Amino acid sequence: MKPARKKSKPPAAAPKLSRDDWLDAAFAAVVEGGFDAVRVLTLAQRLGVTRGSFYWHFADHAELVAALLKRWRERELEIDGKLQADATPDPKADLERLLEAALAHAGADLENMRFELALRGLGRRDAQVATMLVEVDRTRMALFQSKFQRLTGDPNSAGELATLFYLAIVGSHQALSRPASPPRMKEYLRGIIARHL
Amino acid sequence: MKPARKKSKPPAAAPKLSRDDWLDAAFAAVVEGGFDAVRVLTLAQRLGVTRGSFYWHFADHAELVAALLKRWRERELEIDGKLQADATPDPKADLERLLEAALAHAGADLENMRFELALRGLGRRDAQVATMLVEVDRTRMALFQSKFQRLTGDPNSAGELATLFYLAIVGSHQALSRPASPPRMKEYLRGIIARHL
DNA sequence: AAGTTACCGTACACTTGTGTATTGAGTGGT
DNA sequence: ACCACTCAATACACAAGTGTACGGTAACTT
Repeated sequence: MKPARKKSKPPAAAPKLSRDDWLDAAFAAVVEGGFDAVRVLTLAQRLGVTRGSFYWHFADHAELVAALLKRWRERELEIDGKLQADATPDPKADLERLLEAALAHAGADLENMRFELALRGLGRRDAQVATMLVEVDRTRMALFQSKFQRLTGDPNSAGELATLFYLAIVGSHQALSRPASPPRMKEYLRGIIARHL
Repeated sequence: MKPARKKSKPPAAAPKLSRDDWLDAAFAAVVEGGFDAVRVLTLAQRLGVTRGSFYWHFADHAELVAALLKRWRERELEIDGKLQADATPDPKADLERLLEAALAHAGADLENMRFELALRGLGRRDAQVATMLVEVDRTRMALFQSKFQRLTGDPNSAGELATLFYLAIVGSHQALSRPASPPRMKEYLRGIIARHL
């Protein structure tokens, strides 16, 4: 247990950074500048310390990135589990809740979205990251398919619709993330469901 | 193997790089490593010269990137114009031709796809690039909508389907580009059109 | 109180990258 | 032949970033 060791100490004499503080800073750097922006020097400046601190918590730069990826993956699996668990009796409302969650563009979700986009960018240069993303995409699409299947009954059609909708959501993150024009997507998808299903 | 230069009369002793050669090298660097991989030193090594050559053709690194972006935009407008021009009498075949072109994942199209993905990554850090991409996406979606409208008649429904399909294609570039599993997308989209339209 | 540990600063060596200035070698025109 | 022009090599100054060695200090432990 750690008593008042947090940042909330007004005198701010000795913050005493932790490993997670560095990971949070690295996460923020990725969000706003991609993985090429996560540099030990920059993070140290932002945290108000020198790099001497970093090399106590981490062996090197690679270990930081690896830990960041690992933390993201664990959180991702947890979220997927939660989304799979809560199922409302109404299949339609169930699907809409899923789409709602996947389309969230505000607050902390926006950071997660931008992190994931940066991660996909890294996946184009790193084979391990690429396979990790393929895995994540596959489980998510399977989740989408199960929801669609409750609605349509047909597994084939559900699979097609699941990939179509999931990829559209990924694409919306790509194309509509910058200038704050994403909220119509929700109505679009809902309208298509109402009209074509 | 180094003849066939622009003025290839000399007997293959002096390549004499041109501005476009540097742009081609920069393009290749972007394709395989993103915009952060386009460095004067690396390009020079790949071209077999020193940086002294570069600074004759370009004022600085920024001018190279700007020229690369400009060249991409011009080619992009040209392609859009061509796609808008050729319209077959059959609306359905017309739409399928468009999807076919947008989904091309092989050969030079793969390079263009990866370049565009890198460009979207840059757009998250550069406001000018972001607005350029918004513009491109808008015109493409308008093209999609016009094709869908020939099929459905209803402009609203066509708009929804156009955004859905276009974003799905963008998403497919993102999620399915790495491990060579994209060919099913074509059948998916076609099946959905056949089943739901 | 003494010792250990956790955390951070400092200083150094090394690498990679940009930009500039100068020089030099081919090529073509006259 | 001479000169100008084009393209590229060389050398220099500078900045940013990584990693390592070592030293210092506050805090916890015994």
